[in-house]
Amino acid sequence: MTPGPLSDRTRRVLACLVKDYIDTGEPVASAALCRRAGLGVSSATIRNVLAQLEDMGYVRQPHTSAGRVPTDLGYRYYVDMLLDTRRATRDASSVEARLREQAGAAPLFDQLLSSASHVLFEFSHHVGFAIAPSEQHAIFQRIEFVPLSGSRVLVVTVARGNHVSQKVIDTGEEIPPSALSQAANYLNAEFGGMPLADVRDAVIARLEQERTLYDQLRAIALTLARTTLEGIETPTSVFIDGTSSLADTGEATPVSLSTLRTLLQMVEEKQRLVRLLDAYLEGPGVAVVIGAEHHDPQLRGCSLVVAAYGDGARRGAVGVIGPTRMHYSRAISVVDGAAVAVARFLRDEN
Amino acid sequence: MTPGPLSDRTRRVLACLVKDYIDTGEPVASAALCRRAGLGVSSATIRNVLAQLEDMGYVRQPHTSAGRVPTDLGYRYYVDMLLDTRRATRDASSVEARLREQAGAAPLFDQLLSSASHVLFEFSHHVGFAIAPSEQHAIFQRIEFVPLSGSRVLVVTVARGNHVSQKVIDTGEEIPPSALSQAANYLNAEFGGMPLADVRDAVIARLEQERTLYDQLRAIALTLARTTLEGIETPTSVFIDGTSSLADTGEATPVSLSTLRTLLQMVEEKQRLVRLLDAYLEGPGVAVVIGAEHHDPQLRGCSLVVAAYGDGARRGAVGVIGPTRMHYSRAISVVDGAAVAVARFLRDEN
DNA sequence: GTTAGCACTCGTCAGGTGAGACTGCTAGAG
DNA sequence: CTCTAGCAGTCTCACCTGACGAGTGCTAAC
Repeated sequence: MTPGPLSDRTRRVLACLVKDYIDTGEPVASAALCRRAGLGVSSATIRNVLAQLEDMGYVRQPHTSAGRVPTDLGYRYYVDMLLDTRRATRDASSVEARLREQAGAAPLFDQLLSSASHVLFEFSHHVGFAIAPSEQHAIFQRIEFVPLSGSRVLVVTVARGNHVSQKVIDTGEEIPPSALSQAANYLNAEFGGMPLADVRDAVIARLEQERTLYDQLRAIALTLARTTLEGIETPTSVFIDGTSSLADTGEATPVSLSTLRTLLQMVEEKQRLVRLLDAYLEGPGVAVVIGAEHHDPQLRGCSLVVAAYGDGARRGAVGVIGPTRMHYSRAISVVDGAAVAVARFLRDEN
Repeated sequence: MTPGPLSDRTRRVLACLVKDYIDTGEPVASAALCRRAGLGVSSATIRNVLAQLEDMGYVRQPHTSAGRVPTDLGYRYYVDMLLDTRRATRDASSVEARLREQAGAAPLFDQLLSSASHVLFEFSHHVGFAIAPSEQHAIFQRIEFVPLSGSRVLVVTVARGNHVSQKVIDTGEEIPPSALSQAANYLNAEFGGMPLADVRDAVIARLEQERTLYDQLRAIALTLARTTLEGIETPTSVFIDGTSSLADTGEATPVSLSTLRTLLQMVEEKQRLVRLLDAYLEGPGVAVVIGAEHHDPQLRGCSLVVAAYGDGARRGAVGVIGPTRMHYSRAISVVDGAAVAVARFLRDEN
């Protein structure tokens, strides 16, 4: 019962079992392992080993006379082993090349992330996703006001990394284009280079401070800025691609229908995915969350492979969602590659 | 065998059968029709009628001793009947109210369509979609250039109806902000109010005409405009929501797994949906395409309910995709309502 | 033209059976 | 003490079977 250290032979049997099961999708029999694992023992010995592994919770039997199937814990062991030995084989180049091709030379931030989710799907054949960093920490670069009809104004905000967002606001009274562009100039000069949240706070502070604004122009500029930045805690944007892979009829149903529904709902209500992932974005490198390790009971049969990109407060994430029985080694290297590529893109564009 | 005119009784039997089948999803027996249809005849008579209907291709039997199920032709008859009698009951108000709530007071065009697809999903419980008009015919309202780092420029184009699109272009050399804003002013004054495609042609014509542009500013403005408008035939934007409804496990699988996959792929490759719909957007009002009437063999079990909005060349579409066995009357009135609501929005915003 | 009655067809479901796949266990060999 | 061969036991799966019920088509009578 003790999950203590495994003997070398036991480890090899487990690894071979997981690999086999990932490839075939069928419970693995002792005889098959005997053939494949290449240690010179008979199937009877393997059976003893398997009985131990089952006691320790690494594998289980779907029914009495079936082969063994890895449990979440078994996958976990396998994945940790992979993550240890992977460093040398990090291969971001092909992922990065495809991403550049897909996103174009100078993509908007949204385009970059959307391309990333697509490339993740292409390379892994699972659902790919990309999550933007929270807008609050984005570095304010420029604001621009475009007059629309009547008293409506289109506000375009540019943050570092080609991160463009836009919004229509109603100013109540018509403001002449020249005033708008002067207001923009003022704001750009004053606040350029600050984090958006700080800009918002500074704007509010100034409006409070100078109750009666003698300068008409600054009054307009600050009021516009406040209205614009009000909605800055808006949900983080999320890009998802490859949901069709969930309905792949290739082999024994990869995910259950109810899981599929949950995932499709997640595509619609993307914040749910953000909440789910929030906990796993701490460390550096790739994190793998297997089956019931996350806490959404609806998504029991699913694993997440996720990596953060960017630094400090400007962190986002890319990753892949698939059935617990997925090609982890491939998924890990693809996700890792994508995270590196996105980070590099952002550094280049600064 | 002749699909000639149906007697009144026959029609009522057919209508009742279709309605019943849509409600229950089970083959409808003669006895059930006898009870429901309310014409004072026995089940034996109904059986005779059903045999005729089967000869004419309106219904079929899944197997010898089962009730009858409508064929595509049967649905068609039913829907045409609905479309005839519907006019009086057009009820756009609740759909429109929900759309305003969802989209906010001054939505960007994209937000409007995205909300429309969502509302369609909410009201119909099927996949909702909204297709933008081709950008080529949009009326050019304003252009704005926002300097980014280095020689990169963000171009924001606003077309009538809060239709904003943006693009990063690389100008090759750094252009001072003041020149950029003057270039924008020039273009706005010169081309405001023209269809985008015409603007593009005019810009190209001028560049050809005046080979050596003496005026530095105009040269910059026109070159930037050309680069911006180059990509104007880009794919039409499409918004889709409610794919999770496809995996609804409520009753006997609403659509087959392979159909589901095809639909999910369509969500990813949206132009496919545009091509599919292209043929059905001619007339006014709501069009219903049932099962194998469209020509995608993958989507045999699906029906489309679609309505165009907008006028002339500025036509887009909204609609719903669901299994052949869908609540047509509801779907039709919802789609109709959404089309009216979107059109009204655009007229208000002009 | 309509209806009652009846024979007939067909899908479904429960129950039973045999083959096949693996295992766990035990006894014996190294 | 570790490993192995052999065998009995267990479970799934595919297949068949027969009873049942639903619903029809047909026919003869109204």
